[in-house]
Amino acid sequence: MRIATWNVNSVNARLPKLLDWLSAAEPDVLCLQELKVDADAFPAEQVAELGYEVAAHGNGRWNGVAVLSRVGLDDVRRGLADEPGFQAEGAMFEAAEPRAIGATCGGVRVWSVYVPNGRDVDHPHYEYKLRWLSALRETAAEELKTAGPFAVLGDFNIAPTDADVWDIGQFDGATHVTERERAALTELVGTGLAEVAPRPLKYEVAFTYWDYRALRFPKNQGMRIDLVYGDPQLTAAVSDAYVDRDARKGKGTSDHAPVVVDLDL
DNA sequence: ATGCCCGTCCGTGACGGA
Repeated sequence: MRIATWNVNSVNARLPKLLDWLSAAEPDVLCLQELKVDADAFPAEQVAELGYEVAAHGNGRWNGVAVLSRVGLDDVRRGLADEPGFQAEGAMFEAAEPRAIGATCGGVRVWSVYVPNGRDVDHPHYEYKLRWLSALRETAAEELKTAGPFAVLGDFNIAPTDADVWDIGQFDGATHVTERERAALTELVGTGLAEVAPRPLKYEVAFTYWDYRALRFPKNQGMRIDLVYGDPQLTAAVSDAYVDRDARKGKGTSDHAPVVVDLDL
């Protein structure tokens, strides 16, 4: 079985690239993030022609996650238990955001997640990011009580180590590399998960994101922030894992590349 | 060549992304 995760930065803007990639890579399960579309406006017919069912969780302009599967799609769960929302400046209330969706596909339980960015360590969005990661840990811990295999895949907006950004000197005081964010990843792992380490197809580190600006991709000035965590049953079945950086080449691409995991399942 | 930001919205700039 092949499972994968990809932040597509608008599923409609990326639809031709998405369909091409599905046809070429033939994942059995694909977790998507940053749909930027209402769930009922997801281009389900187009992916259905390639044999995929879809469960989407989205509400318009921002965020949005989905699971695509050609090996069954059951027990869909939209949102985390006690998931926090974000209270924008001047807003009266917290607003829930579509950032997590879980589904069982071909016997594998997957969660597609889009962790809040954090924006700046002094911004309320950073505390929201940490609260959101706590909720993710709680939901993972709850679901791990039942039998695996189990995986959480997505855009974590955290570089696990200093080596996971092109130049740590450029990230002084920035989000994505702070102790508290990394501690949240360690706590997630503490529920009984391990990271599936992807191999780079080129260069030393398997970056998954390169900013559109400043020739970041040709210069390989990237970040490894799209991550896959699995329970022991899943990680024991991993036969290969890599970042498909070719998907970042050329015009009309997402700024993220897919992470692909092959399983003997 | 992998090449100098992109996507969205009652939208013609502002915001978010990281």
